[in-house]
Amino acid sequence: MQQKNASQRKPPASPVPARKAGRGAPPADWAQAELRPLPGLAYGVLDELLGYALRRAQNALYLHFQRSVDRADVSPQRFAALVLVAQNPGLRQGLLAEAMGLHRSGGMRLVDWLCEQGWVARADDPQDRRSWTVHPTPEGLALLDRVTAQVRAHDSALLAALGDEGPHLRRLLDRLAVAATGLTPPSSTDPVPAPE
Amino acid sequence: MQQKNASQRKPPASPVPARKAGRGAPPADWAQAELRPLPGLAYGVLDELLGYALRRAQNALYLHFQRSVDRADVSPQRFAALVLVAQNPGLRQGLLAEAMGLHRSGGMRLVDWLCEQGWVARADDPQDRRSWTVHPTPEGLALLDRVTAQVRAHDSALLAALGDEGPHLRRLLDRLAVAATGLTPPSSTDPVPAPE
DNA sequence: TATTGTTATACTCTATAACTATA
DNA sequence: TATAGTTATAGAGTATAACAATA
Repeated sequence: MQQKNASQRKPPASPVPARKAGRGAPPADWAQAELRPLPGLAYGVLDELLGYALRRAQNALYLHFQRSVDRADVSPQRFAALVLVAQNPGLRQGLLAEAMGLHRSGGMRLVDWLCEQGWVARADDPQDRRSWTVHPTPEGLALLDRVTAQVRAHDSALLAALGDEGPHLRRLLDRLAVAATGLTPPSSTDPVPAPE
Repeated sequence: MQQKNASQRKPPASPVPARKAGRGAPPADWAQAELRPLPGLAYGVLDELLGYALRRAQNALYLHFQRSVDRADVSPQRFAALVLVAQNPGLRQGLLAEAMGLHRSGGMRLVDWLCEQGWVARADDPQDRRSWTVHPTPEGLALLDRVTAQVRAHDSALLAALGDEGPHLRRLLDRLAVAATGLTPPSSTDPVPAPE
């Protein structure tokens, strides 16, 4: 069995300069995870599946979001968290995590990060001394205003590209989410092994 | 500034049993990253954004996919890779990576994993001795048949839940992906700092 | 006893950089 | 010099497990 270059390799002598992975200037090597259908390839079932179309769309939308927001470290998730805090000042940290589909520990890191940015602050929960409540700061609200404008522009540009069918799309997506959440997994060809 | 439990903590004496994070049985602590809208919360802009609806739908679909396929380690991505190899036997490893929006190195790990499962095999590229070509094995094709049936069932159950508007959705998603990929980032309220 | 937040840890995914062989 | 694959490593994201304080 022939192996390409696994003949002999040297350990990387120097312990690697540890370049910051920041978004300063793309190293020209790698062109942004595009996931667009390649012309010469056959995609088989993938072209029929709702799930794959959804994945493509989400990928493209994510990249577009990144390009639209001028703070590279504000991901869609962080943006959503900030919106939720601003809209529901004083919500418990755990509730925020739940709303975002995160484990408690992940929610904590998220709130930690927002606190470090100075965009939210924790305060005691008068009703439960175990809990924190989370509040937006003026800086956080200011930033949210700015980013929201950028996100809105991003979103409505896409909506415009869809013409008059655009509004349908959001409702269809909502219905799809409800269906996928509520539906029992379809018993496909072979029945599940056993209740175990 | 009061801090909840950060008074004094003990280092975890025992170096943690290192339990395998496998999917054997859910520990009953954590209920599957649901991301469904919570009743008491205000979602603000999020409810208007196409991007957030897309995220919700994708999250729900991902969970539904997991429940529908009886091999827990076959993710949507791995499934897609297997389809591409089966549909395009002999494609270069790097082309596969590109099609999946991955860096070369990531593509290699993906192919490594598929090889370990015995589902694909690498062979020399007669036209370029630097390259591998990737081919499906009989076992891979058999597995793909089975999983494809499950995925199709999963997908068409969702499609059915959307009624006659279902077919529209896939086309809208495709158009959305094209729009998001091709569109220049909208110049929002404040002009970008500078060409730098 | 159950729950909230916390912490340390580990796992997954994927990018980066350096390297080899080949073009 | 540029490209394909490989490797080691680093980083982001998030889950697990154990713990303290509180309910």
